[in-house]
Amino acid sequence: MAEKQKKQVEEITSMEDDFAQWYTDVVKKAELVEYTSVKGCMVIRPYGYAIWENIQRILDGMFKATGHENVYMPLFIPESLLEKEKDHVEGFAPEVAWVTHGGKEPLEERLCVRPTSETLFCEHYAHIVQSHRDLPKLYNQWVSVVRWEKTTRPFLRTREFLWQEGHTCHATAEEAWQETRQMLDIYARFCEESLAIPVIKGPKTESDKFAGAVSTLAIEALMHDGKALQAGTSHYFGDGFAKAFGIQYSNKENTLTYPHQTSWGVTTRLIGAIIMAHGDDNGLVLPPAVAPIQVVVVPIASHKPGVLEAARELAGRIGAFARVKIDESDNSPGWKFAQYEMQGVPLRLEYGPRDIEQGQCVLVRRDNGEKTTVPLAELEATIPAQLQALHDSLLQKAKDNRERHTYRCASLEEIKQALRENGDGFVYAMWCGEEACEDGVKEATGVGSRCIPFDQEQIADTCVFCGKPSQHMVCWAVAY
RNA sequence: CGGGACGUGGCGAAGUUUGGUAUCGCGCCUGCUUUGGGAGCAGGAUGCCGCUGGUUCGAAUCCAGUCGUCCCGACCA
Repeated sequence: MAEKQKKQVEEITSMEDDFAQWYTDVVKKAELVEYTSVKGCMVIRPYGYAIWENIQRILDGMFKATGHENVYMPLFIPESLLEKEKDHVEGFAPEVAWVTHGGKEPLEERLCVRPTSETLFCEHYAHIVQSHRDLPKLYNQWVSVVRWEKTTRPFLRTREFLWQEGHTCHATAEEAWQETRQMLDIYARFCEESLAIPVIKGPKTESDKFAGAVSTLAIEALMHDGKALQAGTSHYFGDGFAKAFGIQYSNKENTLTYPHQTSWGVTTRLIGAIIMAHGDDNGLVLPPAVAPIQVVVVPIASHKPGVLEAARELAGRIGAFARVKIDESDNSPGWKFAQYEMQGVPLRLEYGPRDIEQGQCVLVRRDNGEKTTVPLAELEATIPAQLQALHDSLLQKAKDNRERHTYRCASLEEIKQALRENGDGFVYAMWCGEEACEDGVKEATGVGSRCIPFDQEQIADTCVFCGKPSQHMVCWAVAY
């Protein structure tokens, strides 16, 4: 958690008192979300949606830069199509929503509202892939999907959620595997560079894989309350889906061959990650790269002649290089300060008669409350530098917090003790590879396997549960 | 889906035990005064008491059902 800062917003429950309530307060008070009359379906309000638009814009650029194209697949999947891949349908069946009627007429075959679109992409690839010259296919779509979750929470688990799903089709296993790794790296880079959230990369264990995948890679982030949040996944399918859906191409030797596939996705859950990774008792703290407003200008004594005009001119100048808003409402300055802090705006500029006279403005940073006086001549240099400094500081704080809450343990006792003494966090401990031991650790300590980090450490030589020789170091945690 | 708590103007609550005129604070509107950390005064508006049904002369209050929210489990991006 961030160093103690005076709590200035009274309407938000403090994190320490009740983290879950704090989260709910923030999403409501920062005007990200409004509930609707359908459970698990939320209105994403303009301020919240603008964060998503920024996430989309940056990620979409990264996808395009690596050769991907956007497409659109239908919302509905016929039951027979969904059932073609056995593991896949078993994984998703419990949470699909069904369309059974068109008007008053029952449908001949019921249609599922997509929970994910592997089946549709596969059907499509079966139609358009004939030759090795047709490969690879590097497709992505930005859509919403529906999963009929039992418990729901804004951004973290909703019944309908926005995401992007990439689906690619490659001639060789090697190439598909490279793609799987590449997209995971893009997600990890995006989290660090744009969201200031450090992540752990690695494969999921067998029991935790995506339904129908050969291998599932994930990025895991640590939240302020010590719980882990899966921030993105990238799956390697091998040729399993191709076989189930009859996708074949003629290779250079003119033999019919099954292609190898991948899929990968991130969701509006990332907004939940931002809230829980950077927020504090005064509300949201947004990383500048995705903040809808990077700089808010608050005119002081704006009724006095010339102040508003000067403030507008200031905002206009800043608009050339940052997303800026000037608040001309007649709310008091104090009200505005609290409001934009709650909404996590990275930088605030106070600008009043005193400043105008002295050719300066007062700049306040959201993350640490630091106030500095900036000569107007230095604005163009100072603001981008401060935005960058704020980003770096958020990332560093998140890394420090993760390090403080990462426990390297050689026994179940050590795990229990670490969690008891330091609270929830990432536990690094060895594992033999047996599912029984994975379950055993969860049963005994409460933490489940999150992933098998690519960056392995040799904590011990034996499985933390059964004592047999260990295969891997696993990252364990209580998860969202 | 199991266990618990809760739905009363936009928000937060009191009233529910023991049925009898719908209450308070904040916010909202109008005007004036204010403006460097959630401004002050005056006047004003806003309620199918979540929804459906039942009991009753009469229901926010009692009963049943249902929808939603939050917490704890199981499931999950």
